[in-house]
Amino acid sequence: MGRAPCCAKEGLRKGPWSTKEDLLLANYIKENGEGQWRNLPNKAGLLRCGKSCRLRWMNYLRPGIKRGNFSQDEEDLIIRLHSLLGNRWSLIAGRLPGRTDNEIKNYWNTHVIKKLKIAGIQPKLHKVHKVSPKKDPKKKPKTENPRKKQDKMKKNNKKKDQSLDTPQVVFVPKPIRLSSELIRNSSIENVALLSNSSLCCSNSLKMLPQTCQVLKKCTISKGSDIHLSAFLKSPSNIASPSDSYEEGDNNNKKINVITNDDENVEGKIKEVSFIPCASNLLFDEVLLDGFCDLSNESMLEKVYEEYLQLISEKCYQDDPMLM
DNA sequence: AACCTTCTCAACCGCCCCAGG
DNA sequence: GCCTGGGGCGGTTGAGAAGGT
Repeated sequence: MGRAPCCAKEGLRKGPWSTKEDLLLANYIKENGEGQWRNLPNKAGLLRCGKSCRLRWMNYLRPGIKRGNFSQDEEDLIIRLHSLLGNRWSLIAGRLPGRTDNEIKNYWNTHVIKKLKIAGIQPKLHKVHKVSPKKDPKKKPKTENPRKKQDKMKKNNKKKDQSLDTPQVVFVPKPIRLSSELIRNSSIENVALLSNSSLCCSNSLKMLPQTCQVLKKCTISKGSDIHLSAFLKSPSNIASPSDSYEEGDNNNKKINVITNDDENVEGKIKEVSFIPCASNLLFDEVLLDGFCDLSNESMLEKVYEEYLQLISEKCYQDDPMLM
């Protein structure tokens, strides 16, 4: 036998909540506080499962819930955090005041994934957590006590992590924050390399145009999520990269860009050869919209640093392969 | 106006983690 | 060490809305 359901399901209402139910729930929690979800429906006079009550409260009724469209900053942060944390929606939600994990998950699945697909980025790469194989709901659970199974798993956790039997090898992009100093001291080649495969870095590159001191020639390897315009766009006079785009062979395309003059342009790009990738669109949107200076966004910066530290401590220290 | 398709998102479901007995 | 209950999480679903024909 599996676990007993969290509550007796007979006679319980399902589906959308009525305003009356919302009111009952909100009033009850206002008076008695959160918790004890299992007993809550009875006490509050609701014909709902405790879990359902909890969900309704957490995702909808709780004070401070922000509703409506996500701002650009929020989307930005979601993308960056997702590239670090994968589908850990609750963790991501924890960094977005007023947003719920459910909302973020929905937003990701409906909006962001679409963008990623258009940009030619495989969203699967962003998965961080281990995904258990989908179970056929029609199949009965194995006779083995799930708890025992769970305990076994706990015991074998260390082994499992290293085992080839682990169902899904997870790719975690190494989080790299491109400081303006790093950029100043980097060639584009390095920047491209560092940014490869990690969406979160695209946002860091917003700083590039303002601190741009690039080499005259560089190579961006295939698959790197770099749009050339990200480098070439500058606050002032610079030739449009698309204007001077030249078709090369299938693997290499060349672009020659001459800056109009030196005024307000710290670096010049004379020639750039690169292997184009399909993932330009998102970067266009992210990068060409204003080139905001992230150094002013202390909050985002702080959050990001925090996660870098977290990730480096938890994920990478034991796994040199991910370094 | 009617029908069909696609999209959105609230809600559900099953699984997992953890604390406590 | 085992078991249980409470709570939390992420994947998925499906009703309603929106858009297209």
